[in-house]
Amino acid sequence: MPKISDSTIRRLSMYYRSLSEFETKGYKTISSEHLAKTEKLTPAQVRKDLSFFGSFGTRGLGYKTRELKERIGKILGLDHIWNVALIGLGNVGSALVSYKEFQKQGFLIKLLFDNDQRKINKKHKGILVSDVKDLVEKLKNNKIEIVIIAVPTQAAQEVADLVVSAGVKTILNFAPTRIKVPQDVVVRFVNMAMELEHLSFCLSNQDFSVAT
Amino acid sequence: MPKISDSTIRRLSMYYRSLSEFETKGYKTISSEHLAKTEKLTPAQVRKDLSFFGSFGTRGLGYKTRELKERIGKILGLDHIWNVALIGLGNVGSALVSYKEFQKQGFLIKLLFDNDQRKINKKHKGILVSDVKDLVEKLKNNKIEIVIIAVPTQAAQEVADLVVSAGVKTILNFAPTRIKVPQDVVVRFVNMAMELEHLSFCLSNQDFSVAT
DNA sequence: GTTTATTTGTGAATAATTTCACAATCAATC
DNA sequence: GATTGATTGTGAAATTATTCACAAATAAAC
Ligand SMILES: NC(=O)c1ccc[n+]([C@@H]2O[C@H](COP(=O)([O-])OP(=O)(O)OC[C@H]3O[C@@H](n4cnc5c(N)ncnc54)[C@H](O)[C@@H]3O)[C@@H](O)[C@H]2O)c1
Ligand SMILES: NC(=O)c1ccc[n+]([C@@H]2O[C@H](COP(=O)([O-])OP(=O)(O)OC[C@H]3O[C@@H](n4cnc5c(N)ncnc54)[C@H](O)[C@@H]3O)[C@@H](O)[C@H]2O)c1
Repeated sequence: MPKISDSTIRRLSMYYRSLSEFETKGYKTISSEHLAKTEKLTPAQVRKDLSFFGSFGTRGLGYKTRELKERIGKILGLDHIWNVALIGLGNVGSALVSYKEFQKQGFLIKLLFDNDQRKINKKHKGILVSDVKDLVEKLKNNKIEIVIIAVPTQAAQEVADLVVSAGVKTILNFAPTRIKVPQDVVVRFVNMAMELEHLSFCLSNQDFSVAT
Repeated sequence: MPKISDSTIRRLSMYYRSLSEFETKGYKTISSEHLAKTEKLTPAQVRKDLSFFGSFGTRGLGYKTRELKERIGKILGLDHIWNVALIGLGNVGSALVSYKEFQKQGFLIKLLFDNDQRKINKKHKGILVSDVKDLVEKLKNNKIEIVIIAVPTQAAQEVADLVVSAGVKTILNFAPTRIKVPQDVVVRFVNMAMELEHLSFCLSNQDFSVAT
């Protein structure tokens, strides 16, 4: 079985987003060249990425926009509803709960957890906030598949341990620390400081030609 | 002049964060092996990354924790204060302004902009919110070097165009769209949907062995 | 229905990145 | 101050990712 690289998965997300835009704009078909240009890639890259999963195009014509979008959506698992829980209803957590787009994409935030008594048992955007001490039980009972961790850095590892013990296999971590998990658990992280540091690197090292 | 890859810059950020932790824990020195293990890399990778910028270690001993941290900090431009402006004081924008860590790292949010009259001319966390129509002028006058865009997707490009016209060379974009900028402007983006999609890909394609 | 113009899908070639492997170097020990 | 043990720094090798280049396939034109 082929190994799909991180970069390819990342690009599939980009194609998906571009295709959504093209669909909205009324493009019925799109070529690898056109798709490549909007994402600053080469047409060969686009075709190679897609070729790992099958052949979706028509020679001489390109790809049918809607169809390719749906195919990629399927590859990315966006043809599902995923049950998501969010832990840590602070600044970041609240922003995420308010964000409607995730739900539209099939990421359904079903459970919220915090350890602050002032937040527990109150509703937040229509969802009851649970005590983090009931975490494992509720993750299991609600068949949660993805957990978003948005607690302070020091609490991230202990929370992650609970999440893992509940059998959850995928975690999105906003705390700027690498959490340790077993091999079969996938952790992705969003690290905004890292992106800012990338920018300050570029500002500080204009003599190095930085790849973009 | 050597070209430094995105991956190397990303890892430098990771090393920096690890080194800060090791410093706090009281480690005076650290080997490439130890540093590699905490970030799930190889020692050779760590040494190669550093070698682009000089030789900072002592053979037989390793690296002095504090010294290496400061060296990497310097490479990343964290020995500066950077003047930052944030546009779009919604859910994401507010979370970012509240976050003290950025300032500690030298990213100083000096200006806030919005186009909502209810937010303009009010203070938010001690910073006056300006009207986005004064954007270009104020970015110039305050020598802003980094702009964070946290406006709705449809507004991202027009805002970016203003930012570019003010001469700002680095942008951190939270809107899930690729904004077009001249060659000499660096845009990094934080795309949370992309990370969620990566997770749902992993859940949907456990037959592909995904690189982590 | 034949020709022409496109554009895909993919093996081969190239480029980039990572890992290997080891000489060079230094700290610590005796 | 020689010896031992550890760890760096770095060319070379191996691996991985990207791009090239072209046959195959199809739509559109005539
Ligand atoms: N705010 C930002 O812009 C920003 C930027 C980058 C990274 N981050 C990171 O994101 C994470 C969240 O940041 P934030 O600004 O929302 O913090 P916050 O303090 O506003 O919110 C954290 C929330 O987690 C809850 N919490 C604390 N310990 C808990 C536990 N053990 N179990 C359950 N809930 C717990 C708190 O009650 C609070 O509601 C942090 O790790 C932070 O470093 C935030
Ligand atoms: N909230 C999230 O969790 C989340 C997650 C992923 C991505 N995003 C993206 O981040 C961006 C911000 O999201 P949000 O949830 O904070 O949105 P929001 O609607 O809460 O905030 C947007 C802010 O931008 C202001 N604004 C609108 N047009 C403007 C303009 N032309 N100039 C200046 N200000 C303007 C609005 O007044 C508002 O204050 C969006 O692009 C969104 O897609 C948000």
